Amino acid sequence: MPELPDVEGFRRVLDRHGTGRRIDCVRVSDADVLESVSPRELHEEVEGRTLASPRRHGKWLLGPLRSGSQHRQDEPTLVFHFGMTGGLFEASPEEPGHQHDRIVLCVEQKELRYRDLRKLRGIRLAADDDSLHELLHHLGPDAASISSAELRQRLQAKSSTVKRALMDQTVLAGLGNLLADEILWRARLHPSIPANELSETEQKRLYRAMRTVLRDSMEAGRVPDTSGWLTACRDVQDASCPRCETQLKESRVSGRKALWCPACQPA
DNA sequence: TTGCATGTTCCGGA
DNA sequence: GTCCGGAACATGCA
Repeated sequence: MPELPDVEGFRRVLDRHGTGRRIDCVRVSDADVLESVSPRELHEEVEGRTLASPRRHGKWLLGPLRSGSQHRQDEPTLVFHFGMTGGLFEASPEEPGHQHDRIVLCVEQKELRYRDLRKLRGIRLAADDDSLHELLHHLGPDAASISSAELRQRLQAKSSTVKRALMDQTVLAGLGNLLADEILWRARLHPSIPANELSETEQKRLYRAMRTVLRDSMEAGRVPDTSGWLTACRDVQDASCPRCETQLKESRVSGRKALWCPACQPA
């Protein structure tokens, strides 16, 4: 599930139910999802602190913690990544937990539940602003705020397929397999075109498609699978193109499943 | 039972 | 040394 729009949805959950509130306790039911932090450190560093406004970069969600009202550079930040199956959900303490709730933050009459089925990624704690920067500095600009010129310059530097380049978090952060297919379909570009062989016109089309897809999916808090979206065709057998009704093709591009329209997106 | 899944990272090879 | 594609990771489902 989680690509940029989904993580944006989780950011809103954290903001609505966490910002300005004190974390009374942290429940760790599966320490496997903790990366380079022990349950004990998590208790010591997080409990009693207050959540400041959460931020998002690509698919990473950041929850800065404060002990006073001032921002200090030596305060920790909770760092969430959701892998392929994670999520952050709000619940009241009486609501029964879910089997895959791994970490729960108790905040003033509410619970924020980090749920993850496959445990491919997890939660970290950056000790201060420097280590937060260290953790994220390999990421490219956020896909929702990159400029057209910067995207062009970054794609020019890649000879891999355009699909892989779009999903490469060091090129730009936030796009995953579903969004990449959706954007390429809207831009009428074949997923296997080498990124550095796109013409200027094609790059502009790609950028516009990305803006539209991100705007609409961030609003929904997920990649919509409603009519008119390629995503809706993903699990349909012999699905046809929502635009021209040609039967869609499915293959593997750079190791990942790719769905595209042979008429709209010629090789 | 086998293969596949929306994520990232590591390894071998070009 | 650099860059790319593919495998590996953990787990549940069709």
